[in-house]
Amino acid sequence: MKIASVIVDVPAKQTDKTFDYLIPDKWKDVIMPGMRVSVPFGSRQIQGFVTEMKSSSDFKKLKEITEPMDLTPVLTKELLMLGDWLTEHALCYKISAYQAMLPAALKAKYQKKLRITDGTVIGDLPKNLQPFFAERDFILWEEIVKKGLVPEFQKEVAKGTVEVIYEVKEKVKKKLVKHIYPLLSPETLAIEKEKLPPQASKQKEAIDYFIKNSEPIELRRFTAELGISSGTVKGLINKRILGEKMIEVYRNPYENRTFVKTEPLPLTEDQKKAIEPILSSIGNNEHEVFLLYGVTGSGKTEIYLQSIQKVIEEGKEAIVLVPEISLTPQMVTRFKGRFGDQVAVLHSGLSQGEKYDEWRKIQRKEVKVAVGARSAIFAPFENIGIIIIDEEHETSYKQEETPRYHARDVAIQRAKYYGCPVVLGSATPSLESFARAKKGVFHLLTLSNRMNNQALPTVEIVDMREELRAGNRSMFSRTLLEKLKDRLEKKEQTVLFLNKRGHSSFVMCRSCGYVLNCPHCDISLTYHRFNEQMKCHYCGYEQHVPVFCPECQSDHIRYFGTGTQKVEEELAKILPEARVIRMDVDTTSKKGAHERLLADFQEGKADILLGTQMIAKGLDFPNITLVGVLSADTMLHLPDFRSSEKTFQLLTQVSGRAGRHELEGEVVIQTYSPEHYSVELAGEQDYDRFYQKEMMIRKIHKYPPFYYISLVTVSHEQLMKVVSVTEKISTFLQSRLSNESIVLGPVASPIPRINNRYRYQCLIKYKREPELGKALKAVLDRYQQEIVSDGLQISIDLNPYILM
DNA sequence: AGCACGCCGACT
DNA sequence: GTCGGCGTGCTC
Repeated sequence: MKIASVIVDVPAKQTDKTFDYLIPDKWKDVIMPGMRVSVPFGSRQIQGFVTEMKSSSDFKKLKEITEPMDLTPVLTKELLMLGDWLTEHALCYKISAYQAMLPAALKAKYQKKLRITDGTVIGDLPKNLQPFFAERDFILWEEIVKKGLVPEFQKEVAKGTVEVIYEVKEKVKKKLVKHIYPLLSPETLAIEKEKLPPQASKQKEAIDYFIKNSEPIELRRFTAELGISSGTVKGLINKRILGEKMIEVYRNPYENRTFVKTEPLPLTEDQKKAIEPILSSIGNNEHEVFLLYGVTGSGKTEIYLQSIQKVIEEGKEAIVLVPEISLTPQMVTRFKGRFGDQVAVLHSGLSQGEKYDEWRKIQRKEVKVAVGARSAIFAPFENIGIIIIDEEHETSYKQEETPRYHARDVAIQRAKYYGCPVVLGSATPSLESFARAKKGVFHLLTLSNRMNNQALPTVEIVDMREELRAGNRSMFSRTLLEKLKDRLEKKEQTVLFLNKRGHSSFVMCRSCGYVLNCPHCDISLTYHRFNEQMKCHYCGYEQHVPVFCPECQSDHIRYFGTGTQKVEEELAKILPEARVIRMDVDTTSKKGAHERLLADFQEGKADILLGTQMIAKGLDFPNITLVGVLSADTMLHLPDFRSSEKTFQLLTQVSGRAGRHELEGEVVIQTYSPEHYSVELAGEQDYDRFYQKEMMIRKIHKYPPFYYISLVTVSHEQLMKVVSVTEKISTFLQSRLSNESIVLGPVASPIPRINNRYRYQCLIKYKREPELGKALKAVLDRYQQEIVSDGLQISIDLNPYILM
């Protein structure tokens, strides 16, 4: 076994295979599959992943591995296999799959340098180049590019006086912190202490500490806790009583937080019934996918916690996925509170180094639970006992860049390997999952009551067209305003939710709420400012922006969009006494701002929390008794077949923020489409009827979950090129696929031009198409040359969530 | 992705 | 005649 197969860090078609390398004797017992290695590749030095060990190779003249980059493999055997699976299911390169599974800190950083060759002295170089090596041995390649000296240095390289060096470097270093520790035994320390002069009281205190504790301690913590200076410590180090050394520490993003330990809560009858199958699946090492369908406030989290408890008791590990946006302290607190130091948290708010450290805690099995957003699904545990996906309907579980994977699919794949359950939790499951549960593919568990049997909040839907007719042009309906005033008086809190997505991309009549739809697709037309046209992004239908509403002839045609700032200003006008906290991308961009604002609101420092998507979920404050949705339908008319589903989910989630504790909750939903089933049924909080209705529509229009969809997007600088290539691809796919499948296109992308590149797409709807993967690969092969040399781009998304 | 190798135009 | 443009093809 002196040969290693390596996947090199070059994301390209031609290099998407293993390359064999000899393992030098000195690394013979060190190098293992799953490790990163530094290898020579062509004239460069690059990073690679060892996938396999073998004793012979078909390739004759093998190069040697330069050095390993890890002490232990960063990819387990299972993750290496998962990489293969990911490659197939997301049509990506192996290297991209591996990199997606690891923290960004492990991605290689390359440096190209120039060095004087051994035996050459500075005097041998041309005069103008000499200063570069006067004070150092190396000069960075970029530096000579900047100075335009490349040709001159190339001559030197040819002469052999200077050589090019390629270095593979680590991106993030492990954090080392100075620690001090006793050099002597406690007894000897006591003797040394007596020898000190009486006025050296601080030194004596320091020694006292080490008589009691012999473990190394961080210098900074030591001086702070004992209230002594580093000078005092230095003195003891000079006397050879204490020693100092650098010890690796984890960056701790929750350093200044304490978590109150919580105990398992008694479960309700509902909860007991729901958790029982999960626990038995854990106990029997059975892979099963559970869909935990529980209304907002029904206590899903406690079920997660107690399932994890069981997993830990069995000596196994748990992965919990939560949507990025709800990784609020609330969620972290609940997990840390129950499992303390056994939890690693991975989310985008952490620095690269912090993420790396949390990841390493998992890798070293120092924790038992990984809580995080999408990418935490790749947590390098090796004995997984459960995978939980909270708010499983959230679209953020689908990665929108290569590798375009869905965390739910990865979870199921991993759980199959470990023979463990997957729990998908939601108050508003995705149609895909609910349909699977109904078919019996997933095991449906239902929590139909809120804990302590609190009532769901009462919901009132306000027709904003009526408001307009009544002469109210403000963005607050009379009902909402009245209730807002009422809460202010009662000193209860309100959450105002503004749905900002879908900014002015659709056109609506303010008098009757009519929205222009495509006659062929039942999907709203998108407004194109540059030519004043309304366009359908699915079939290509186009028409001019109407001057009068086709329905009621009114000329109140408006483009839609209202910002949080505008709402805040208006609030200040009509309710000047109200204290408002605004939460949107602007106010939460700073690190920790999100948590700060929420904490302020919780502490009652404001009456109204005004925000976008980010406040829709996870909020669980007892004093919130009113939730207002300013415009329920902004998302409804996006050119997306899931827009009804998303609207329903969002409205239901937001409504669930009200009255979760003793006080009863009320919800006001303002809309221009009160009769739309997703608004109406969200108001009634009737998921089941929504499901029925939406499934019917999906069936008619041949969308998921009745059909699978895949999207091919072609882009190029020249419009003609894009159209003709997309045309050919469409025709080709049509010919390769069964008659049951539908190929739509070529059609311009919803965003028809990005960065001066035209974009066209082709949408494939199919039920069963085992050859689709092959056909799509054939497409990529066919256009390979043009992709490499002509700047053509073809992106393929199997099961896209954003059709743009 | 880089980079080397290789084959045609404008310079000393 | 050479220097250098970037088109092609390879990297264990």
